[in-house]
Formats: sequence, structure tokens, C-alpha cells
Amino acid sequence: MIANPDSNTEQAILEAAEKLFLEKGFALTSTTEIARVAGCNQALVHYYFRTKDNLFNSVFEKKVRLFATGLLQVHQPGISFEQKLKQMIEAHFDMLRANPGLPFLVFNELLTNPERLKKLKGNMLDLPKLVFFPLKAELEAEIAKGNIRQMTIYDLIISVVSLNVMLFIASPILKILAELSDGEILKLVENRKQENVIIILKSIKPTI
Amino acid sequence: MIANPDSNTEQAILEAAEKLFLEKGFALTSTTEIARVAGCNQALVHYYFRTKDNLFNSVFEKKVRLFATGLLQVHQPGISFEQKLKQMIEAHFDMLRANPGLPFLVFNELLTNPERLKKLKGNMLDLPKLVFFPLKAELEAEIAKGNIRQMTIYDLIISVVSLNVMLFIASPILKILAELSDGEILKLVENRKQENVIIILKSIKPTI
DNA sequence: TTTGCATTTAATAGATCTATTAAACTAAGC
DNA sequence: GCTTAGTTTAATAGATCTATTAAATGCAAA
Repeated sequence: MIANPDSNTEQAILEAAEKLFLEKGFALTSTTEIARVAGCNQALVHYYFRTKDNLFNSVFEKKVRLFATGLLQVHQPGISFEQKLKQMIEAHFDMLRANPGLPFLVFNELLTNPERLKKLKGNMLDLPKLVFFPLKAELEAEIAKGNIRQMTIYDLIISVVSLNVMLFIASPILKILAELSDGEILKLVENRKQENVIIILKSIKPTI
Repeated sequence: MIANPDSNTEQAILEAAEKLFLEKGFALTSTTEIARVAGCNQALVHYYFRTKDNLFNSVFEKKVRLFATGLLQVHQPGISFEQKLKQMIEAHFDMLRANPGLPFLVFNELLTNPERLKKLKGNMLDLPKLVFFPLKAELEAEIAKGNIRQMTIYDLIISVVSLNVMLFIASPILKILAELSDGEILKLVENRKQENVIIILKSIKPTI
């Protein structure tokens, strides 16, 4: 029998692992539980991926890239820098809304597992340039024209990412503590999308 | 022999636990390792705190309160709302800088352990009011006077906390990925303190 | 039908972790 | 000096987790 390149079982294991790793992180997820969710024997997890670490890396790097490239989008030509920035913030926000568990997974694993972070550095050397370069020149041109106050591209990215990401890290906690319904959380999140755009656009203005 | 109310050993265990929990979270810290750092036998950890969970709660609630009350500061009377806001942002920022591992611990444990979050809700009912109430009335007065655009106190708090907290969650990662020296990180952090103040103060202004 | 190979299962080795227990140690008070 | 109570230690029970192994199963081709 020829091996199915995308075996049903292998795919089920990957999906179960992704779900559980996103929910609880690496340390709190056991291969036994992955197998249970995937509907197979625990040894099968090791048959396909040999180690839990391999399995984790299979889902992790894809997720990190998703996380980082959320900022990088193709824009309509001819629109203003501010409009472009607004589109980027919204695209990043929408990516996070579609993957709300992503920031937690990425931060949790990179902070608790230093080797993972060092390994990542090698694989992701292209990303900063992909994300920063298209924006950097434009930002500096706008500053030179006096349309935007003095600031670096790093400051801008950090601010956007902070505002967008923290919302999705904190909202499960906010939901419980403030006793919000699902509907109320949805409304709050949608409102923060506009709020984050407003904050960034106002904050880059010159004068004072 | 009379029990020392603040036994040397008990205190050493608490401090070791605090250090390790802050570094690696609950799941990745073992009582054996806590004992090693505290310089005592592993069974002593259980002698003093019975369970690992008890020990964790002993350090955790104190830390959550520290995290939440960072925003709550006594201000000089008679200064403007904007100056007061600036002081709050800076005080919150300074608290985080003095406890950089705090946000990770709080988010990590509250997100991976739902029972911890529910339990916390009971113990922290006073906090939202302590933090929000002093500001809420003033904010609404400023909005009525037309000094500040229409926004809620929750939006303001979320923005401040997002900008301040995310910096300290992300900076260990940023340090590795961008290959920054300790000095460069210090400089970046200090710069972000002013940047966050500027962002918030600009973002609350009326007029588009 | 039989052979061969990928897949799946049950069983388990080996490591580690929490928590308990029983015994040893230490020093104050009678 | 002996008793007593708090403190500390070594040993280990019991649970859980990763990873391996050997055997069983299913299916396609010969």
C-alpha cells in the first residue's frame, strides 16, 4: 500500500495538536490528549512525528509566520500613506481576530523556551525586512514633508502590534472579569479595531 | 522551639518560587527545582505549603494586585487631566519596568488555568472600581467641556495597558531577534515610555 | 492466495513530578 | 538531662508523560 501523502490520520493529528497547543501551550498538552482529540492511538502520534517537539514545530513555525506577516499586505496603489496605514492596521487586526489564540501561543513558547527563540531567529531572518522595508521609506518621506512627526518605523510597528495583539491576549480575561456576553465581547472587539486606527493616525500627527 | 513566624526557610521557598514562577510559569516549575533554588529539601516545600498550588497562589494573588494597581496612584491635586494621565502612564510603566516578568506570569496562568481566573474574580471585585472610578468622572467632564474626544474610560485604560504591557512581554523576544545589547534595550524601553505618553495624549485630542 | 508494506494497537520501559510518611535532628523549657 | 515540638531529611508511593517495541491489522500488487 502506498503511503497517502496527506494521510487522514496524520492530518487529524496535526489539527488536534494545533487546536490543543493554541489552547494550552506546549507544556500542558500531552500526546495522549492529542491522540484522544485526533481519535487515534497515542503511539500513532509518535509514529508520524516521532517526538512531541517535532509535532509542535510543525505547527509552530507556520503560525509564527502567520503572526508576523499579518502586517505585510499588498495595498492599492495611489492611496495616501495614512490610508495605507489604516489598511495595514485593519488587516493585522482581522488576521488576529481569525486566529485569536495565536499571540498567546507565540509569546508563551518563545518566552518559556529560549532554544525555540534562537532557532526561530535563523528561520525568520527575511521577515523583518519584508515587513519593515516597504514602510520605512514612505514613513521617512512623510516625515521629511512635515506630514508626520519625527518617529522611527520600529516605534510605529511596536505601537500597532501592541494595540492589536494585547486586545486578543486580554479579551478572554476581560470577558470573565467584566462578565461580558459573547455579543458584548464581539462588539467591544469590533469597536477596538476602529479605536486602534484612530489612536495610531492621531498619534503620528505633528504639532505639539 | 517556637515557630519563627517568618521562618528563614519558608521565606526562602517563597522567594525561590516567585523567581521561578516568574521565569517559567507554573507548569514548567517543579517543587524539586524550587527546593534547589531555596537551598532546602524538596519535602520542605510541601511541609510549609502542602501543595504546589497553594504555594503558587501565595505569590500569585499578590502579583496580580500589583499588576492591576499599577494604574492607581495618588496624584498631586490641582494638575490638569492630561498631566494626571501622563503621571499615571509613567507610574504604570515604571511598575512594569520594576517587575518585567509580571505580565507574562499573569496572562500565562490566567489563560491556561480557567479555574484560577474564576477564583480571581471573587478576590478582585474591588479593583475595577478602585482603578476606574477616580478617572471616569474626570474623563467625562473633560469630554463634556470638549477638551477630549468622545471615548469611554475602558477604551482609555485598554490603550494605556496595551502599550505599556506589550513592550515588556515582547522585549525579551525583540532583544534576541533584533540582536540588541542590554544597553540598546534599556534605551529602547526608556524611549517607549515617552512614546506611549505621546501616543495617548495625542490620541485623546478632539478634531478628527 | 500469498507476499509485502504502511498503518494501528497494546504493552511497557524509563523518566519525572507531586505528595506523603516515618525517622532524624535541633533547641527551648521543665 | 529529659521531654516536647518544630524543622529537616531520605525514601518512596502513585500518577503521568514521552517514546519505543513487538505484534496485529488491512490492503494492494504479484
